[in-house]
Amino acid sequence: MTKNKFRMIYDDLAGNIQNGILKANELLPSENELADTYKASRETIRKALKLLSEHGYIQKMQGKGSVVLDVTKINFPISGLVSFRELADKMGKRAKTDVVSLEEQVIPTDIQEHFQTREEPDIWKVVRIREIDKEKIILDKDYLLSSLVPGLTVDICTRSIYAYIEQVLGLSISFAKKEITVETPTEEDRELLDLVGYDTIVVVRSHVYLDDATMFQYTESKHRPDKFRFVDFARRTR
Amino acid sequence: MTKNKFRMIYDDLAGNIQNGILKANELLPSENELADTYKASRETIRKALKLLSEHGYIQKMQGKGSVVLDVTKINFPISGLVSFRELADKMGKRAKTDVVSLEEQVIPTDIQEHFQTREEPDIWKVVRIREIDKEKIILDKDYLLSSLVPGLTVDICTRSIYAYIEQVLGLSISFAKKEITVETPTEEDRELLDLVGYDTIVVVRSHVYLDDATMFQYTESKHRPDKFRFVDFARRTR
DNA sequence: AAACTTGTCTTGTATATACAAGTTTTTCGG
DNA sequence: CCGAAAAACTTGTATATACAAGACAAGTTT
Repeated sequence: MTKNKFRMIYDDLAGNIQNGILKANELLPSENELADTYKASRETIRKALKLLSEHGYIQKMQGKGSVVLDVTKINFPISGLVSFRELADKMGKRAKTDVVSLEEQVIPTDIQEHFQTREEPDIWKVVRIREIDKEKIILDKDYLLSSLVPGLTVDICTRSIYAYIEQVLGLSISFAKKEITVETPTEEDRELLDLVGYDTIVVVRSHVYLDDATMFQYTESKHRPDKFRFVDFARRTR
Repeated sequence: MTKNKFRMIYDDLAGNIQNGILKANELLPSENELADTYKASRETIRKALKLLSEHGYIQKMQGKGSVVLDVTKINFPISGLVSFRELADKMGKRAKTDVVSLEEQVIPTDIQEHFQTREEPDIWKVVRIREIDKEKIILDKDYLLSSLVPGLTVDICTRSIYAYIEQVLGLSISFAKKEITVETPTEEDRELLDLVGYDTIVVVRSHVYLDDATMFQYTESKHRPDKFRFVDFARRTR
């Protein structure tokens, strides 16, 4: 249960849009009406609507109202910040994670650059293969600060590292910077993935931060090109 | 000149972060102090800080303050909604646009699907090649509703269609849904681009909308894989 | 020395009010 | 009946106030 009022209103409206109670191209009730029905102030309603707008659920128009957007088509926010487990659950695919290796070590110099520190902290190096429908699609290499993420096990890495970090360790993951490029696969990539003759591979490099702005994770995620799909909703910020 | 107060405060602070007056890992002045110095209410300051936070300039921490993030490294928001011209200008590369064809026609059925309409409106079909440093890197196919975007010329398409739409026609582009995939290039792709032997190509499909939520443009943008780079900043929205 | 309390700083949420600005509907004069 | 003006909506911006909640330092007690 979320205890934030505007968040609960957001969840309710978003749910109603998702399941079709509020249909595309319809106008929402006015902010004042919503304030009445939810017994909240207009500002609180506006916070909820702002979230809906940012997530592509509605379009606000001054003087007119808020129109519901067609969310059925595109909406699988591969964008944003979600773990493989969360994604796989949502999509209902038969997904499987295989931990190739898990070791604690002093940070390699090439990885150290990404953490932008002159120290040489211990890190976990986790190598995992993601299978979807029995095919080895994704090769993930994660580097996590041991000091912040203690006690990693193969079991945790098989399930979800994010769930462990948030629910067991009580840390809160806050934001990430991602870069998507296309590169030539290495010998290792060819060995570990079912590459079926492609000469390119999609590489997603992520720097992930906690809510106190400390970077705790660097990840290289290599995707088989034919299975890669990235969806984005972007507003023009003038 | 933007006349919005919170926007001006945002611009000022963002500028100070960009040019190093506010350094990474420093704390901003508290919201109340900022309210004093900018002669604004705390809520207005908070609006500005929210924007900064969303764009990856700062991290807010309850009870502590807002810390400046390191924006020097990653920040080239290829993400978001910008035109090729705006991008090229910002990066200072020697960029060139070549208009292969520009014709007004009845919408083809395969394109009609993307507009999700049963009517058969007239559209502009624009095919353009983007050169960077003398190499043909990107092949753009744009489909624009003639009714909303009248009077297209080769000259306009060479410069910037977005500038024409916004500054001449006075429309305001609002948001876009994008999808990035990797596919096999067609014969046409090979002819028009300098593909140097790659057997894959990055395809960015975009649906672009005006501020009244009408979709006015569909675009297929094909990128040479070695020159493709997509950078994203994402916050975890729990 | 360790644990707890308190005061004061910070940001987060919720509310109320006023007016600006854009859209739609109604009204009223010709 | 038509059309322009007025009224009645809508959202957008700015301000003020109150209290909740987290961080932190300085005491105070154990």
